[in-house]
Amino acid sequence: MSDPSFAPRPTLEAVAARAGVSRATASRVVNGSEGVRAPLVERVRQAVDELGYVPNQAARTLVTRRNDAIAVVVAEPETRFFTDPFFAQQVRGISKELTARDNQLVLLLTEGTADYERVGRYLAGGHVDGALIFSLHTDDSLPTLARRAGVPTVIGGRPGWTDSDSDHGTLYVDCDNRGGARDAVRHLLSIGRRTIAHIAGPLDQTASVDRLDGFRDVLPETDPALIAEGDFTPEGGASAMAELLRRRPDLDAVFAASDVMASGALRVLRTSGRRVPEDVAVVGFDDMVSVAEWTDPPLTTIRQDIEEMGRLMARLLLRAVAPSAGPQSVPALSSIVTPTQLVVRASA
Amino acid sequence: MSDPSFAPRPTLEAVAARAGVSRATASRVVNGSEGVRAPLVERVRQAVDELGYVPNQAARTLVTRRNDAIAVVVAEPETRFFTDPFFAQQVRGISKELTARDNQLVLLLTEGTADYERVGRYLAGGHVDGALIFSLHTDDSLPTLARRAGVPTVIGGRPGWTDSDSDHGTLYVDCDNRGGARDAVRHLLSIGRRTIAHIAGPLDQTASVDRLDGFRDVLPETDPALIAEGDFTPEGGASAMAELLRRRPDLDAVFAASDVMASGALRVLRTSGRRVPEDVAVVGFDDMVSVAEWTDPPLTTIRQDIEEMGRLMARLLLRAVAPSAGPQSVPALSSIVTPTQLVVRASA
DNA sequence: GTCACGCGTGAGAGCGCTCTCCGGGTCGGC
DNA sequence: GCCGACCCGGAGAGCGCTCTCACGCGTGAC
Repeated sequence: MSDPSFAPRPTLEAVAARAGVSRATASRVVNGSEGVRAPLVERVRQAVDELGYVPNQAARTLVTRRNDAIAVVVAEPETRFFTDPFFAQQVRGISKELTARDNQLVLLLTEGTADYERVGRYLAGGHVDGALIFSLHTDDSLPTLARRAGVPTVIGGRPGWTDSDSDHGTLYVDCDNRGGARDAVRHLLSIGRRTIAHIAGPLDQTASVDRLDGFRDVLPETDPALIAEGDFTPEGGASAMAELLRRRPDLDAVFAASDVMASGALRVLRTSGRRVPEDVAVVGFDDMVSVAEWTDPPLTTIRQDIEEMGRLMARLLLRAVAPSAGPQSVPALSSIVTPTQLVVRASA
Repeated sequence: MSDPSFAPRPTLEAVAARAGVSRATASRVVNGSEGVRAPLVERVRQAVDELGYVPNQAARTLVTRRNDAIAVVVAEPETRFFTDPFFAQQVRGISKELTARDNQLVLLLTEGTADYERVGRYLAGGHVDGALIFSLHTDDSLPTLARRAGVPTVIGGRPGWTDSDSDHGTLYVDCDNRGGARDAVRHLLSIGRRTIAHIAGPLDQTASVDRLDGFRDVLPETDPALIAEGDFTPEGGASAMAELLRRRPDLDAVFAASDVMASGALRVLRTSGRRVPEDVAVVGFDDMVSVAEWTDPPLTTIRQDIEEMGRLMARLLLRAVAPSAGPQSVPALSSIVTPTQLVVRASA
């Protein structure tokens, strides 16, 4: 393969020579630091353009110890996770934010805990300045692993450990699952429903627990028979719905902990001859466009701004990574909980 | 934040000192090269373990000019793209393959062509050894850009340019869209359908064109009124279906160029009072689990092994990147077209 | 016993960049 | 008009690693 780009990439040295300045000055211009007189700046700029100079990141990292790269670690105990548009949207937000700050996104996918060791080594290896972690389960060791690697970390979703542990310095970004769930249930009450069931997500995930807690906040005395656990899949939602109908055929509303599960529930309701929303009102959670708007009928749901959450995660991490600007005045970064919003469509 | 990991990471020098050998020998052991006597190997290994030594990738890259990192570039003119599980699955395959070969995955998302310049700079900057490109549209400039940057590239999906250009050395991996489409239509014929319509994807994408070509291979004389263009969304499939029913209410089968569009078509068929498959048989394309299996009725479709395609892309690229092992005997890498498979469910 | 050969190891030169010093120039103050 | 302060720009020392090259020792052949 006769490589047309055989011309070795120009170095700072070459730029400096062409501009008639020293390497140091060229470096100053390239990095935009103050204290170089305008005419020189101009000459260096021109040399950079003419030569098509691009700084060698490896050399730079070697001396600055900064990578301008962030790892996004995805725990994927279940295959489903990465296929989930939820995650995709969040990554999009992260990517936008990182790009805006000239950081790269290194994606680390794990396939079961066997990969954790590899990820740990990678993080400890100082290849990245920080890590954004997505781990679904409360008992996941990934966050611990990152902390041990000494890498600043932000977690997507509230981690499972109790608040007293939070001064580990591990931050997270999550939406207000509990408040959203309360809104969903209150909406059902407001349209006159009285026998409200809940299809929960897997209860080893904090999001599921929080949504269930929100449900119970409003309906503390609910018959346990009105609560069934799904697994965030359509089929899980379907079988949970079937189970609920068996236990309480008189129910007149369902709050599902995700749109995807709600879509499964809708199918079962239709099959069982119930009309939605006339006989049974349904509220979902997530407002996943590809799901909520295209169910039949379109789903009333709780919206969370997933992309924004991603952006916030990145922003928070970059701030944690940044060399503490103020002299000792670390403004004590804290975790973020974003608001949710009720979106009323036809199903409730 | 009193950083507990204040201990500076050990260097090769430290390992060498502890093992009582030279830096060179330590390096040889770490990189697994031959010609170091067993006892020394053992001593170095132990020193590595005790010190928790992890090689500094930046320093290594600086001298070897290899990054052990691959960029995955996603052109995202439409928001839909990244949300598409199709892409997610492919990335999973890529990730697995890269991980297996100790390469990192750097994700580059572009938001409109404005970002192309940035991506070009990045690729030209030698931060990665190669690039995997996903660009939907035939006229997309991303592949050209990568070629100009002098970075080995593999494209996901057949690129739009004609075959005579292909000796640019730009490789691609695609599934046999045309053959799959032929299978779909032949299946419809085999179950006795005679008036077969096609919902095509956007015809500025090669996948759509190829599937349409496959359709025409089997039914060269089809009434143009039996072909409508969708946009790979459920709503696009729905309106195409509505249009087809208006033009040819007598149709008895539809081959949709994607499962997602087929799902939209199913809804319209139901609304219009047609039974599936009794009145109208429907075949999709992709076999996207979350869609095809959960439509009502479940969709007969053409399966493509998306994850495998991702894996193949990565493998092909790594081979292209590898220092040509054989003496001049470059085995002329070539693009790959993977087979498809008919999956019969209830809809046809 | 001597010489040639070869394998295994060490010394050292960078890879391209940043950043700390310093030196030299310029300007203001008295 | 001279001295000191200030500021801009250059020289040079590494960052941690790989890899070439040269050297030393052990082995086998004559």
